[in-house]
Amino acid sequence: MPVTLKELGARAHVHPSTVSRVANNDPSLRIAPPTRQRIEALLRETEYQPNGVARGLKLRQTLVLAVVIPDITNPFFAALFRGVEDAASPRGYNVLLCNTDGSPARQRSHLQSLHARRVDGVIMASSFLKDPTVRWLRHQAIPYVLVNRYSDEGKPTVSTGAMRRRGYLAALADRGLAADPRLVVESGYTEEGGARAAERLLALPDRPTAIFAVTDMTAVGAFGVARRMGLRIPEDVAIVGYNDIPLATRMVPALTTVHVPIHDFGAVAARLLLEQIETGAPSRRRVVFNPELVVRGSTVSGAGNPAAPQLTPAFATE
Amino acid sequence: MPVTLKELGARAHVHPSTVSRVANNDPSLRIAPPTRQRIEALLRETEYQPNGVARGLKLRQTLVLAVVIPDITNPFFAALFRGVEDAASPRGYNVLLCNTDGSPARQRSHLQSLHARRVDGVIMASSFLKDPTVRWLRHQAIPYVLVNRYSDEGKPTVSTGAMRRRGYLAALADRGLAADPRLVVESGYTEEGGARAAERLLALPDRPTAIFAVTDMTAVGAFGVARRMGLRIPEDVAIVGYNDIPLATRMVPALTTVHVPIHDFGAVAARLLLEQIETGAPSRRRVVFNPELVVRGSTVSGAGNPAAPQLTPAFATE
DNA sequence: CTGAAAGCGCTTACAG
DNA sequence: CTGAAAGCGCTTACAG
Repeated sequence: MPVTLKELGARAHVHPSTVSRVANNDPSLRIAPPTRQRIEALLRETEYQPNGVARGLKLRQTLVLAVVIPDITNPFFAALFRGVEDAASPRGYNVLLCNTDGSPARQRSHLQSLHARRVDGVIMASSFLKDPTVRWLRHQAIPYVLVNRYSDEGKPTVSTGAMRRRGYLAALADRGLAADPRLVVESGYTEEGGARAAERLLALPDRPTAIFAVTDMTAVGAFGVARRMGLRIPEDVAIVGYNDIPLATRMVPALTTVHVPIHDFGAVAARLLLEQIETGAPSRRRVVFNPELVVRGSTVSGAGNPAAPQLTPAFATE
Repeated sequence: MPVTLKELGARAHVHPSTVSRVANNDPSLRIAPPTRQRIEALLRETEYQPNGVARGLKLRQTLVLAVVIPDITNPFFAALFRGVEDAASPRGYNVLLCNTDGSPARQRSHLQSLHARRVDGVIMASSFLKDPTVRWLRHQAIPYVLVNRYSDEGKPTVSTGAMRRRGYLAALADRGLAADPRLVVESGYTEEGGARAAERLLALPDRPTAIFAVTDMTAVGAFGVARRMGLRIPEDVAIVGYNDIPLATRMVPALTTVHVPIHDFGAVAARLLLEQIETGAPSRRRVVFNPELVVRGSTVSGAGNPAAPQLTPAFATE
């Protein structure tokens, strides 16, 4: 049983509130120096730590943040989480991790539970288009930040997959190439999804010679299929991913991909969230990082293994 | 501001405690059916959720667990965490994640903070030999479970690295081979550490033809060094890892390694912890999984890519 | 100035 | 039987 203020007050022959004031260094407290010293010694001796639950109830502040993601087993989200923790932990926050596996039901139930616990804020990297839970967060006035995608109600909604598809189509148009709808296949964001999609693409009568996968994990799935079919990468089929997860440079050949500073995604998200929490005002602030293409062996035979570029964030306020 | 019992009591013209009893389905509560219905309707209508912080203070139970690991970015710990969450979440617990990067200072400060928050229990996968924080956990009577290593005070202490070294030496002895101390190099458990250790080993005048790395991540580091030196795997140097992380099968050649059911490590640890929490008694229970060697291309040229075996746990009580 | 009281939101033993 | 009270451990506005 950890020691309480009441107990400490009794031992020091002062009122518990006085102990609290000494522990919290209340500047308005005037107290005889010997008494203060006696209390301080007691605090040190007992290694007094205020009960965070009681403190949370009184102060309406738990110093707990939550990160909601599809799956921590995906290296992208692991790096993202580290970014969040590295930014939040020095400021006294602990971070809850919730995996949804992309299930709206699990996401919903996690969010309910986080709300019941009165977490100070939520970072969501699992929101989908027109996500009702995002509306719910706003309605409950729970501070939140969306990472790596966004969800908007009024305007036409956009998210990562849709934007990357648009980029692909724009690039084709730039070169004056026609878009062939059979060449665009839904994959989801997992290795398995990437494998299924690649199977369909590589079975087409007029086999494509290059695949742009929506994420690196999707590209990993495509890699496996190409290899099992005996296709050489990049000679028979070139593959490009997105995110530049650590695995990208360890593949053989190394994966050409679009570098994004994943750790910074998390750290910046945490900072935006803490800003909201501290000011008490929700922000419509948006941070966009300029992505950068990193060319490696999966598209150019004999290409080296270039390291990731350093990117600087571009802040935007809606 | 979420609705409170006091407010609900006022609206239903009953005492707040009566609302609490209805919400918690208190069997000892006798109440006029129409009143009960009125209260139940109100509960549904307002989507009442008891304030978890207040509940935690009263009940001395936060329904929060913590997982303390070196680094979630290491796939081993990501899989372990999923095991914990998958076992704990259906029972109403949320899980805090703390990364220590192997720093005793960070571990200590995380643990202090977890204690202040009154988490119900801690799962530690970052403890080292004779770890003072383990003694501290016991002293504070905080329920805990150590994963993938253990730390013991009375008896000679043992942990993963030391045990694997012993296994290596025992295997040499079995074959009547002499142990050469220059062939045993400290690497730590990271890719970088593995790379440094492999550099030393592969620079020896009488270059070893096989490396047993203490973990898969260490093996990944050795892989990179061997490749940069132009050595063929397994022809010039064979490499074996430990853990069978997902990355193992994606390497080229695939990594020969020792399979352990990482997800189950986490799930079983969570169950042991919940058992302690519910019974209120610390347990000295120990669960050992039998590891199994999975031979892949990094040791046998042309070996297939065999899947992981199914393992069953062996329970042991000290 | 400083000690005692109120109150955060809950649960449950207890008096009427 | 059921309503009102106590108390979990804290912080801070307020009376003396």
